[in-house]
Amino acid sequence: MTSLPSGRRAPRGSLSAAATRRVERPAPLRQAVYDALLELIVNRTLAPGQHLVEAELAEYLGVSRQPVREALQRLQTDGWVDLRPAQGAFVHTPTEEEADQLLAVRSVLETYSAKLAAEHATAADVKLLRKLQKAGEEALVAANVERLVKANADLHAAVAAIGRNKVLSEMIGLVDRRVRWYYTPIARPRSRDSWNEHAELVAAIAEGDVERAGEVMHNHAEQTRQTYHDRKTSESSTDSD
Amino acid sequence: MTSLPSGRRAPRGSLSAAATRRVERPAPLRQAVYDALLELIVNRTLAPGQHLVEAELAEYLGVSRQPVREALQRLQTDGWVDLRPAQGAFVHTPTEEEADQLLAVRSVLETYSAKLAAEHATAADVKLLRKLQKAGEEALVAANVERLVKANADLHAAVAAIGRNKVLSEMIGLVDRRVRWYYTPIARPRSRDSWNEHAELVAAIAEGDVERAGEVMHNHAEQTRQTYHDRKTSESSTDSD
DNA sequence: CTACAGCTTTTCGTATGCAAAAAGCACTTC
DNA sequence: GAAGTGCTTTTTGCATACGAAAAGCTGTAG
Repeated sequence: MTSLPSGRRAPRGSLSAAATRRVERPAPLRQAVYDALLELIVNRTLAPGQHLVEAELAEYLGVSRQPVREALQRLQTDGWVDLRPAQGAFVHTPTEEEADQLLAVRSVLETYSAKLAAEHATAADVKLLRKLQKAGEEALVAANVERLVKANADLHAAVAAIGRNKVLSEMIGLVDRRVRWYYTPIARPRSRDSWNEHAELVAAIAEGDVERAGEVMHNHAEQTRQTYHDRKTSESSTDSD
Repeated sequence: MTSLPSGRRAPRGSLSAAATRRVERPAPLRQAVYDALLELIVNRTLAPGQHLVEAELAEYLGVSRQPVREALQRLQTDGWVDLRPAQGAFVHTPTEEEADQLLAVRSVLETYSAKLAAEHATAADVKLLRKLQKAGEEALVAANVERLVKANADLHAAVAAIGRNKVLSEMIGLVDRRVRWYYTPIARPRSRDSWNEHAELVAAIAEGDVERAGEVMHNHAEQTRQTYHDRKTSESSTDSD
């Protein structure tokens, strides 16, 4: 019994539905390329404005131009690169204006997401949120920026998932990743306040208080937005590593 | 290769007309393919669930498989087709649940869009809105469904543009097109009410009444959503052409 | 010394070719 | 007669090849 934990056992009888998902994937190469390039962009290896030559990327990643092309086009539709008509791909350069617009849209979407979460949250959902909240506060204590960023993303994603609106979740995912790209460099100073607000949000969702959850999330997002603007004025003064 | 007009016209005559700002488009073929396929999907030539074979589409459109591939992938990211790993592209089948989720998201985005519009609208903007409103009501009188749908799209797009948030406009564009795809068959019966609400919206924006504009747009979107649900219950009873 | 013109080089856009995986079908077997 | 198995066909996924357009450079003329 223990010798076949998840193997394919179908002598006769019922085949579990989970088995269909356990089948190995053929590993879509363009997806791997997409992930690789996105990682390179997010961690600034590929600088904004940089010209991305298909052949170079292909050689660097050890694949042909085709998967690279397809990945670049998807990166364009997701707003990570600009694909100029007959000139190639350039890493998107985020402007202050665009960042603010993204933060504004994120605020609206997240607020609605929080309301939905408060409306639909089950006991299990709340338990998950508390767990994520705890993970975030631990990362806060440990002053681990990477874990902090991930915990933040996980919590927001969980809230979106609880709302039971897949379209909304997908959109929030896209917007959040870009926002985080702009915002990561300054995420640290606001961490403490941010996680206090998260706690308040979780509490509101747990109580099923729709209006309060929306309000808390709105304030949370607007605070983030405000912090981003403040950075602009103080970016020349504060310079700690 | 069939006799398909490839759209490349001979450069002749004066250079003053088109040379104003954009010389001429280098004709990105994948974009043309994208538009063509999207049109075929929207007008139901390609039915939901249908398997799209790259080679067939390529021959039908008179191009190779490459641009078709790229167009299909972009269609996937925009939610029009489902691209199964090693199986090909299938026209996306909209479920009731997904349609409702899209309508919900649209409601949120459009409401915010209306608020922004009321905040930023200039005299020229209001003039444009009134012009679009008039075009819509004329189409309403003429009972021209096609013009009506276009007028509706134009008005909403104009409101979004006035808000001066490009990220938001782009998102609304995506969502609206898909919503319209689901909603078009039942757009007619609600037209009159819809345009009355539009008039109210334009008035609120003209006055710069942010809260009222948001409220009107919210009600407008929710009415649409409600109508969509009502259709489900009455789709078997009412059947007038 | 500067500006324009023509050429060269680079890079994208498209087409074609080939291998692998999945689906469909027919055959065999119980 | 039904189910399982192996093969064939179809279709995707990736790689490569070729043509075209744009950018950069060099040389020349003013």
